[in-house]
Amino acid sequence: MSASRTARERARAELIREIKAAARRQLAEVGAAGLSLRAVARELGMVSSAVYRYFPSRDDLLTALIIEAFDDVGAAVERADAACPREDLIGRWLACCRAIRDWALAHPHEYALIHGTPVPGYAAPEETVVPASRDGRVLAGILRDAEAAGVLAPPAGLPPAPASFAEDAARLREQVFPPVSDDVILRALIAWTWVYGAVSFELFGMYRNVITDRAAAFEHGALCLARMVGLPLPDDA
Amino acid sequence: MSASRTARERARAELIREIKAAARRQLAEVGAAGLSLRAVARELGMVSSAVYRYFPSRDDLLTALIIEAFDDVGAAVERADAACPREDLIGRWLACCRAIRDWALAHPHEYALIHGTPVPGYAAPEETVVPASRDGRVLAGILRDAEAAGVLAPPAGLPPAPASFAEDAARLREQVFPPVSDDVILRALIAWTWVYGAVSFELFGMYRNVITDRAAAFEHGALCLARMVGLPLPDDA
DNA sequence: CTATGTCAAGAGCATTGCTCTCGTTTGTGG
DNA sequence: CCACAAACGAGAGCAATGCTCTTGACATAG
Repeated sequence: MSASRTARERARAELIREIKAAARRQLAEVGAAGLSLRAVARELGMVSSAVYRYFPSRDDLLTALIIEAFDDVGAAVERADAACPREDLIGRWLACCRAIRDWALAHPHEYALIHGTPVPGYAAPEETVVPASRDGRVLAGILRDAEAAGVLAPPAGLPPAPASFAEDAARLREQVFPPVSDDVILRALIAWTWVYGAVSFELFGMYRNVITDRAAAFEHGALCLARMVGLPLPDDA
Repeated sequence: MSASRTARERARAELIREIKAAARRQLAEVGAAGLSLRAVARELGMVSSAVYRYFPSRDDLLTALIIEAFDDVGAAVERADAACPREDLIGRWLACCRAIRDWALAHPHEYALIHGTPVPGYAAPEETVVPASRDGRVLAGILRDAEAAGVLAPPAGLPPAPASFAEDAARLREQVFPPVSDDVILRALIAWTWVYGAVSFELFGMYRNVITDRAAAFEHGALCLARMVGLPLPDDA
């Protein structure tokens, strides 16, 4: 019942796609703050008020783009993971991290849209929450395989996860994470946080005059954090 | 020659201060994207064109606010560090991390201004680079004291810093860091990156439905990263 | 005292997001 | 088959915005 209803519905779906495509093009050029509904309408040869039939406000258009962006980076991570041999856990981890960074460098404005300042005053709506977790699921999948292979060896010498994290850990374990300890789950979140922190720092210019070879430094950090989570390093010290 | 020149200059400096103050108030309310030069002018009882005598463009006002914000968080970190006993290295580290997070939670819009999307298309100008490093200097100071006390013990089992980082490390060692290994410097940068990544994730809503007790999780992460850098943990495992 | 440069004020331009009202087109139920 | 309602594109219009330009008042320097 969803495919090809009336001609009107098909036209509508098509137009929504075109509007989003034009908006993405413009987003890539001028950034989120400069995205103009009127300009999008102009590019499509329609009048501005017509666009409002499809997106009730500029923020709704932005939200659609946010969801697409989350989905896009999620897909990139999934592809990167799938391209690795399943048993090369650290290779998969690095590939995923690299995929995030590469995607961000290739789509800086879209990255800024999803990990920079939430636009004007608004809070990211609920519907962005699911696509936002695609990358996390992939990362958790690597941990799952590591656990299944019995090679998950989180280093000692670190403090235990706070007791207040137990409930979160239980829920996450049920949803995405393998049956590993609270410590590992929290460390995985810490590593996930770092990846995006590093990408944001690089993209927003915080590494200027600090780190030159950012790709190598990123790789190094990703490796260190993977070790902290418990993934086995390749071979060398 | 800088203090109290002509009445005109004094009036000018005073007005610049007032404009910035009004802009900060407005920034705290409506965020960077909603900051309006005209509204600032209204609040001050002047006409919009008059403000342009003091800030040639809206972005220049924003830049001034960015510098102030960097300075503000830098000062907060310095205060937090100074309030700790010098020999309590891990306590100082945690206090600094906490200061960053607390400042960000108290000034979300200003934090978003300096660590979120750089406004429209523009790249943060050079003059923001010095104030942006105040917090880093404090963190590096802790490492310096740890090194001097001979308690800096970076854990083994992690990969060495990439060779391409050597030049950066040398420069940083000269500028802010104590004479420690490239590995420690890079790990410190990784930890520094994480702190802001975690604050950004928390502030921008990425921990929704993921981490509940964010303060405790942040503390835990800061501790783990401190350990990775080489700071000695209090006592327990 | 005069001349120069600074200043606030106002009008004005182009642009934006968004609303409202028109006819027109399209799909559907009688 | 046809009439009615919903969806639609177009256009005008409103309240804002950033920014420019001109005008006239003022203070300061010579």
